[in-house]
Amino acid sequence: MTVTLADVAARAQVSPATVSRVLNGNYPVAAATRERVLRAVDELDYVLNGPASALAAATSDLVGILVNDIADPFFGIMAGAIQGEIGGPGGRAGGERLAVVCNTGGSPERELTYLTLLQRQRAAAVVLTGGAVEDAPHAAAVAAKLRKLADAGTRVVLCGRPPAPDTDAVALTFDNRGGARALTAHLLGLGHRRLGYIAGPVERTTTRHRLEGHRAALAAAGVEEDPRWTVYGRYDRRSGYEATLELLRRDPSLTAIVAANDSVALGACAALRESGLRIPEDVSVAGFDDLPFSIDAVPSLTTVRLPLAEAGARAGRVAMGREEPPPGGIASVRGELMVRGSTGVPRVS
Amino acid sequence: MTVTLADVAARAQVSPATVSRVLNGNYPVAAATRERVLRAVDELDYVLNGPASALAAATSDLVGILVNDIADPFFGIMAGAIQGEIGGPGGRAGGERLAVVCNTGGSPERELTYLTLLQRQRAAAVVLTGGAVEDAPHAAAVAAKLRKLADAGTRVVLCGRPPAPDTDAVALTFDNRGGARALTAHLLGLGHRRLGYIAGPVERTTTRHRLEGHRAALAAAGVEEDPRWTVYGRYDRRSGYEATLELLRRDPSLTAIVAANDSVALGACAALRESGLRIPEDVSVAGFDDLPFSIDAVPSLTTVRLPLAEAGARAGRVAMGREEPPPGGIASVRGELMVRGSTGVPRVS
DNA sequence: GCCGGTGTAGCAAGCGCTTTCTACAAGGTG
DNA sequence: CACCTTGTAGAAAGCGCTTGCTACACCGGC
Repeated sequence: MTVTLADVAARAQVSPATVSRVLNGNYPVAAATRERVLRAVDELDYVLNGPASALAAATSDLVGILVNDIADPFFGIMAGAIQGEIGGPGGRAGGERLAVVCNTGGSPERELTYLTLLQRQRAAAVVLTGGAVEDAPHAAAVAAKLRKLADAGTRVVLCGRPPAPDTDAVALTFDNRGGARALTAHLLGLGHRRLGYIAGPVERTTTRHRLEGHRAALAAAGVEEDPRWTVYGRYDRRSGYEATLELLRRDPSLTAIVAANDSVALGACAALRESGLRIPEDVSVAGFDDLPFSIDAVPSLTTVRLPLAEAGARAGRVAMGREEPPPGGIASVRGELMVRGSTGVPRVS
Repeated sequence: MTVTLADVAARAQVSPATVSRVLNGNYPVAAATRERVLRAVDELDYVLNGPASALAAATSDLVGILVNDIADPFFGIMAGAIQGEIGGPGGRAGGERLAVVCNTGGSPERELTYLTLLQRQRAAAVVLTGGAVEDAPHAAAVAAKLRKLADAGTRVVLCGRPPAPDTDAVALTFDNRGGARALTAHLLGLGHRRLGYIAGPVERTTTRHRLEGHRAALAAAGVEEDPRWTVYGRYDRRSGYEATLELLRRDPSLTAIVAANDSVALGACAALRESGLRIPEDVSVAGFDDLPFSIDAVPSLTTVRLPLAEAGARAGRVAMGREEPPPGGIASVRGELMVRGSTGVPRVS
């Protein structure tokens, strides 16, 4: 029924071994023979059996990419960039690799299960993107898995994620703290003193780091923070909308709202607008990430640009062993403050 | 080094066959034996060798999802929904499957290559999302591949994509034509007579269908179209921005702009605003898809809501054989007109 | 003209799992 | 009490490929 290596070998009048070697190109084969084999492959429309090949060679050409939310461009952009570098179709690399984008939905169990699935497939590499969950047992479980993967020869890279202790995984970490600090410093520089903060899910590292940066900026400016000014939520617009209404209820005198990311900021804008407040005259709004739509917000969003595509590409190259990992296996990738229309001097109260 | 089935068998004092049967659960095994095997698996921290298993069983648990642009939420939302249904971790289905999201970037060659790669992996199912490329030879090549995949036992489902002729692939098609027609009819109903249209890439089916719907509405209303009113571009905001400037240059008297999708519409809004035109007082703008950010545009975007998540979920279920394919293998999924703030009556000229 | 490279190709032993077929006990039946 | 189900487990034959080792020409050099 299906064409196998042996069929091709028979047709080309060579041994299966020779066909395999022609296909893999890692062994000298006379030009004439290769020619003949290639023709046979073509004529029979032969397609290599991936599992068989992976079994025999003890490696596969699968590369796993774990994302928290595939519907979020934040991850989509990184995943696309990674995929572009791992030599999938169109990539420069010779061997064609299949990128496997796995959507964990932010769930620790699914993250672990996907890691196991990838281990089972003997993935060539795994890239984990986005913030990690801070639960200690889970972190330990992930670290253990990563170690096992590494032992089995799978290259592990973290992209936009803090380093995993006790692991030799390469980490390209976003400087969320620094970015957040610069952002809030900008707001403080404009004269704001009462700033609401809409955080992401409590247990996410990203959430904590950004919040810490925010608070560091406040502390540096000697601004005391009211605990009512912080609300936790999810990384989506709905959350931003609801949190903003909550903040407004808690303290209507806020002059600025800093959001965990751009989507949240968009939701915040909607809530403010519906509450009859102008941006930035009445309330300034700031986001984080600088996703493509942020510049189209009205007014356009002040935010911190994260080089998602660049970081993803780099992670992809490191995962493929085409680029040296950073010294110490850890690199911090900085964001850039983008001052736009959504922030301004506070209203005089 | 690595733990194999045989190791587990030895430890549990049973034959490898029994271990395999316990793990696959498709053969009666005495409770006590199963218990013992499971314990051994746990103690040895055994992980099945995917390729070996796939080779022996002649099937794999990989499911491919082809998308045109993984960074675009349009595809992200569908991919997420599909993945949620194919029984990956967290899904209800028993057997855990690995979703493989492949980013074709809209390139026909990569589409074909990915299809081959999936064929090579003996994927359990393949879901192709988004508009197809209309180039005849390419369409034929894809159809041939899909046939071959189906022959090899891979279930093929098209989601948001027109049916593939000479193929028994199940197709859940979006009614782009109908949606576009309703949208333009809405604009005509408001009194617009000079409507610019920003189309997507020429060769995409989605582009053609939406444009046809638009023109059908114009024709039905007896409005004659000026060829200068249509500009082709890509499905991103930049394209919308540039195309709008072009349209404005060609005919400043346009009172409405219909965009190929929401991202394009956002770009159009930016261009209009920069040109000093108010939305919708001076120019109405309409999008397509109703992505999450569309409601946050200012003014919020009139658009056609496509049930991306629902369609994706259904496609996922069909791909897993958990839902009957629609009669004839083809279903048309309708969009819903969402009238919002970006469209209004035209200015009196 | 014999010998040791050098360049190619084949042989055959797995890789780790699934599954058919067979084997054996235990229990029910005439 | 012999015989046949029924339930459960093992033996072994692959699945299709890779690769270490071996084999054979053919070449040039002494």
